[in-house]
Amino acid sequence: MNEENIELPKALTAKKDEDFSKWYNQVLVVSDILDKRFNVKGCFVWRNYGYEIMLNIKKIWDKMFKEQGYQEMYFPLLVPLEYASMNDKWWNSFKDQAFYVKGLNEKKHNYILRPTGEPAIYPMFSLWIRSYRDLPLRVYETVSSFRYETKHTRPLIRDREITVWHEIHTAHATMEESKAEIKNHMRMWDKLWKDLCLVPFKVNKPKEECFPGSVGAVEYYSIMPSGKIMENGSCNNLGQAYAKKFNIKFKKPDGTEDYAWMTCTGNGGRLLAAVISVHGDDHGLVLPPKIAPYQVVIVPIFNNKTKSKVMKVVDSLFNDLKSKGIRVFVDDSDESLGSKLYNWEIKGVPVRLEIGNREVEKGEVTLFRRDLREKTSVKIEDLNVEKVLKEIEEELLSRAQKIFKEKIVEAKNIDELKEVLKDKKVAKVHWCGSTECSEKFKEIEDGVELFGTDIEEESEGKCVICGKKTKTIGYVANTY
RNA sequence: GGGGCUGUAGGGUAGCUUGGUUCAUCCUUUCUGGUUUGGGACCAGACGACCCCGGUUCGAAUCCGGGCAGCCCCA
Repeated sequence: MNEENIELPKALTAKKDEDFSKWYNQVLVVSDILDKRFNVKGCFVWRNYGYEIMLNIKKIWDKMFKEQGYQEMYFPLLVPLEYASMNDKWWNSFKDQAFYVKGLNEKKHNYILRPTGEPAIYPMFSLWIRSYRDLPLRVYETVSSFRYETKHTRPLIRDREITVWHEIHTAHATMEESKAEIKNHMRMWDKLWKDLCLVPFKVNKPKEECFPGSVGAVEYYSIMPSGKIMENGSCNNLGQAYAKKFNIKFKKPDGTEDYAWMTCTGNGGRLLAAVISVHGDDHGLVLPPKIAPYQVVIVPIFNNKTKSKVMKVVDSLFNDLKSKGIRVFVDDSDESLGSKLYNWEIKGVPVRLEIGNREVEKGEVTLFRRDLREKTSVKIEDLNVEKVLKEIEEELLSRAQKIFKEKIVEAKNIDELKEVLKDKKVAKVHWCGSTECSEKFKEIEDGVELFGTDIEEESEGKCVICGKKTKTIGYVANTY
């Protein structure tokens, strides 16, 4: 039997560094995250394990949003065309990628499936907001968004149905309030990203790339191992533009009327795509403890003679961990030991505890850390799983920080810029800020763009395209 | 946006060039029974497939057209 030529169904054969795309596609399947054999382009089925991870991420944002006083609501997916066309700028950029819907007896397509929340939510804001006393209005919902993507779709990265997508929409009486609101969004995202052991790449979005009609946006990006960057949540300052289009007005204390100042932000499955891509390795998923369906899996090892003795220790350990609020599972199934170990490794369980006769006799457990792929023996009385989980988080975060730093490289001219891109990295350049020059970046290679400018740093330099003096620092990379 | 490739059991594949003894090869999964259990167990047996629509032909997994789906590449 020639083993090299056989692709085992449950095995991960692709190497992350050699063929990221293939690796990514395999991981999604072998670790039971999703099944893409659903015959609609850009749609997939969440499998229980993957969905549980996603819902654990959702739990983090639900908790955060509620603590911060956002009201959870739900708006219909079907949006009447008349709502959709209220903001012409928005509509122009989405009408070519909308799904049009009609009932069997209707002559026209009177509805679209929502590509974003604005046309569903803002007509209602217009009804609800009459007075400054109704402000601020801060709502969120978790829904699907639909986009008729004509390009290559990729599960969790570019889908036609964007699932488990949340979005916050707010309306305020003053610009200052709306700016503070955006700061709050960013604080929440920073915390969420930290819980996922990820490092966001935050940039100011170039004006022309911003949400149609908005004032500006801070975009969160993930740097993927392929060197491409992926939009991963933007904080949009909508100013009064949307309020004007949707007629969202309020009476001020002095009796005059004004339009509301609005913001929105949102994200979804791309957070999981980043988790998988950044932390995963050639042995499968590596899950941050906060979102792992099981933080600990106990694998008992026994034969008929030692079973009761081993299981006694396993049971008491299980109850102990459970009482501490740790998500723990005992795998006492009939599968062979090796197959269990591979399975939990591919699923990225942070900590595995092996307990057999050997351990029981010595009063120990064998502890396996998924991030390091190392086994150590620990006395049961010294076992501190919470501490280990914390260490795993720190390790994952510091790795992500390291990757982040390595991936950003300064380029002083076009040739250097091309080298950086070739090296699958992100180029840090000076940019004069003009649209003409930003268009030139796109000509370097398809998919390449200047995706943002530094939100803090400024320095003297010359635009790498036109040579004009500038202080603005921009970032150029391949994008998903 | 442009170009290319692919579609055969649950998964991975052989066969396609040159249409016909292959009512489709092999591995794996699944199921049944038994033996096992410290890193993907073993033995025996069983189930399971030519993406859809149309065309060419005596005959199509194989050739042609369209659809659907997936994948890759590109200053």
